[in-house]
Amino acid sequence: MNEMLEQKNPRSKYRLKRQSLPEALADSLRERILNGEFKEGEPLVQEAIAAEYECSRMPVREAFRQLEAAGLIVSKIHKGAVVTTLPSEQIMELFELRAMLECDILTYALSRMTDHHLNISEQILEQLEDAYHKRDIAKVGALNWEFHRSLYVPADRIQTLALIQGINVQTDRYIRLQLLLTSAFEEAEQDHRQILKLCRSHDPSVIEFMRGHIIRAGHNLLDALHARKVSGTVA
Amino acid sequence: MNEMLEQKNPRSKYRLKRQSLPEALADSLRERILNGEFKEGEPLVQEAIAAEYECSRMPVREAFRQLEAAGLIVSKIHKGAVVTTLPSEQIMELFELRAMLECDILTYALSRMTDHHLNISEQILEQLEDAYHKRDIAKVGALNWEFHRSLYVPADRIQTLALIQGINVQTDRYIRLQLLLTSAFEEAEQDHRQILKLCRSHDPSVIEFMRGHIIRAGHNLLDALHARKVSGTVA
DNA sequence: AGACACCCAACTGGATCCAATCTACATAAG
DNA sequence: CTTATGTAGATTGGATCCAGTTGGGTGTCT
Repeated sequence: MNEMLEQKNPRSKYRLKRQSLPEALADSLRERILNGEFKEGEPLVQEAIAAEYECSRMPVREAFRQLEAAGLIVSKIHKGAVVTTLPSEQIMELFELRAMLECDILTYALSRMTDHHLNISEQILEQLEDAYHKRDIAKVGALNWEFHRSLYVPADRIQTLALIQGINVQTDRYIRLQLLLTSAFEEAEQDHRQILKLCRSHDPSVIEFMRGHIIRAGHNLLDALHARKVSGTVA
Repeated sequence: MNEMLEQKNPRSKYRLKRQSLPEALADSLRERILNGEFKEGEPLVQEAIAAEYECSRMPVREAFRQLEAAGLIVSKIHKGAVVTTLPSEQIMELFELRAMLECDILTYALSRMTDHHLNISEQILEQLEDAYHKRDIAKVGALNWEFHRSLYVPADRIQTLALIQGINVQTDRYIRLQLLLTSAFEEAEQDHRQILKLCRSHDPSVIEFMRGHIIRAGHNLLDALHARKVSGTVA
């Protein structure tokens, strides 16, 4: 559920990250799946991964358990692990869940946002725009979530945030895919600026704007996926 | 995220459950944590668990990863795993999340419920009442979730259901604890009958009733926990 | 007596080894 | 020619073994 919360408490500076090999592996593999290096349905072979990272199969196996719990892979006994494939209805369902949960947490956050919070968000947004113009897909995916997250932190709703993060990991895969396929993210960029502006004035209308932002992103994505499917069966 | 969805598709009869040792271990350990056999903050020693189940430490370690992902334990490197402790605000947050998500999915489910679905729910409810009168805490916990789940299945919202299940696993711990401490579950029993009745007539007012049911459960639980704390520091 | 260094027991992390199972290909029978 | 069967290689599941870390206890020095 709420794994991958490294850096959960940046309250204390000077915090070293001491993670075990399985955790580090899970992080790396998750990133690679999100980036599309491992495609939907592709099998993940323990030995191959172990060889790549120059370790034994055991930490790989533990990492697989984490990824499976995060919903990124499914593994069948004695048959190995494959990258999860989601039907489009379930992808849309994920976006609808995000819309509901993120609007809820944003409601809590809105009244508690300080200038400090907002400045951090603005900073992330600038990095996001920069990454987008440089077409650095992986960075855009990561920073997109970072921006959303930064808006929700003031709510101080730890469980909700963990849940949302889990869903975002899954949608990230498709968002990054969409970035490769379309230019619909232009629209999202403008949305982000508008969201930040509304947050600055603590305008409650940002809630519904956020809902539209997420739902539209879902629809755009499904359109792109559908277009790819009919335009040719090429992978 | 959406782990533990065994039996997801009973479409084909004669389906044997073939789970690996780590999965079986995770199921068993989860149940023991939920039942309070392992208390909050209690350390789980790999070797001890392995000895209990007469297996090596390796499957135990993989099971731990699953439980950690489900939020039931936290493990620090070289220091082992302990059962998660949640502050009361986060417990309430979990109930609020349940209220939001379960009301949402119930909205989808309500119009799609057939007599068949409702009869199954009624059957489960009877078993639940039976277990409650026999004071079989573990069974009450499990069947309580089964009843809720049975109401949501018609919605055909797989991701939402998986998310809700994950949260319910966590709240189950405290619900079972509450069953030991108070008799507030009487109230919940009547709620369940009322919910089923409203579902039978496809009355949309069941949505808000469900919200109240869950939120009240959360408040009752927190009261019970608080009462225990002030009445004495006894474990 | 208190503080510091060192050592040892307990435990976790990771590697290697062996067993169980699946897949694919080859072979044989209908 | 198609279908069933058997066998070999590949791959996963689980056990055992070794190394590294942690925390507590003891002994010594101040």
